[in-house]
Amino acid sequence: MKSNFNDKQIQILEVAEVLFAEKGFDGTSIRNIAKVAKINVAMVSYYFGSKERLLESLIVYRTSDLKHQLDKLLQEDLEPIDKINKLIELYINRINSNRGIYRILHFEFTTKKREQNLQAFSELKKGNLKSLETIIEEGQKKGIFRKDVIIPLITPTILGTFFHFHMNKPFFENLLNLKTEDLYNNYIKTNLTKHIQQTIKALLIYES
Amino acid sequence: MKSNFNDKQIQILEVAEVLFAEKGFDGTSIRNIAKVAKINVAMVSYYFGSKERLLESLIVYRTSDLKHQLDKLLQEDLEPIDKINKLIELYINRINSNRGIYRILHFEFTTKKREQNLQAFSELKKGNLKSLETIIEEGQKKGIFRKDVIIPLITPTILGTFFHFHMNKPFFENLLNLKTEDLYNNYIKTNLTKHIQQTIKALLIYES
DNA sequence: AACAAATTTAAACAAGCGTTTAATTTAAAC
DNA sequence: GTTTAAATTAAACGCTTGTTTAAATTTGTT
Repeated sequence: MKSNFNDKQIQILEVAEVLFAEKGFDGTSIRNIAKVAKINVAMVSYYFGSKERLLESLIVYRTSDLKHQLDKLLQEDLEPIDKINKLIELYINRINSNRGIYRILHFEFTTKKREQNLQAFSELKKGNLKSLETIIEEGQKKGIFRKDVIIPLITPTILGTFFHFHMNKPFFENLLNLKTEDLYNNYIKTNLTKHIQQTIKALLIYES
Repeated sequence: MKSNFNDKQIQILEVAEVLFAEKGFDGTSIRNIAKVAKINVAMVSYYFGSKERLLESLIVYRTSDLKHQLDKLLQEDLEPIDKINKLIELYINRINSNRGIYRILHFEFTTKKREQNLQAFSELKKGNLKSLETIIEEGQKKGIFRKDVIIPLITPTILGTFFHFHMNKPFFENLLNLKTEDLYNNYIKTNLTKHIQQTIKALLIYES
């Protein structure tokens, strides 16, 4: 997939991503970005028009191919529960290796200030939900999954668990003795992912 | 419980809570707070010292009695699963009726900027985890709960699900046709709470 | 009523903000 | 090699920021 941004823009976007994620949109100044990216302050306005439009560009830049990955997964020849597990893995993996942008999305697009820019993001979420629905309904038809689950609330459980864990990173680093970044990442890739898969599986299959 | 803040301070704190939650800490100015609270800009410095210390005071003001509520729950004479359900209900209820401060905690205390102020908040979280552990271990001893769950990851699932739902409020309002604030709140109190309880119960009891 | 302390005010402070301007350098086109 | 366009720069713009100051007002105490 070809990007619509040139090298300089990408350079700016990637610095902005790091800083927005670290200190928030309002907590980051254009001069701040310029200094780290080693460019002139005017370049942001020159290339993106404004700070606000820089944020919009950043989101487009980072979220454009998730849908494609999900579609591919849907067409694989797997049992529903394995698809669910793969979907969870895909989500966690993807978000974990793009922590910056997802933290930004999580933060900035839930404040009242930025409700209008929500359109494209909302479409993305609707598409993701549709994919999940397809998988679960398949499992329900096969009689594997129970039918009294509220499907739209499953995404919050998957993503929310990850986010809440990650948002409290210092707390869990301390609690679980994850002293290095590698240990932390590995815990996510193994234990946290497994916990989420275990949770969703139990929810979908357990008969009370 | 007697508060350490006088009327004027409380007036400022409650305005700050609303604005911080709406627009973030960095997105809210002292003049902004002063205008809404109908006080002079200097009063914030006068009563709290600085904007940063205003935030700290706000957290103390709002989180001081959660521990007490949890302790009370622990001592009730209930089956472990009922305690878990009540704990979930307590969490959701409490956070939902103090959305402001929890959104602020969620936002502001996960950025690198404010890692140092984390102490008191971290203690609160550790206490909460301890309470949850006590309940679950009780259920495990009784042979009701399975033993291969990762207890510290259960809180992220409970709170993360709620937060992710709430952070995407506009999306779910639209998706689930929750046109009024009442409908939205009612959905949380019934469906979302039930979903979380169902999820945790399945996780704790289901044998694969 | 008189004094002292606490509260509230308007004004000022320096610093930082996002953005624009106009001049200069670099690159591309012919 | 000259011309035209794009990219980059330093400086300035007007505005907002958090905080301090010093004077004015209110409140409490004797």
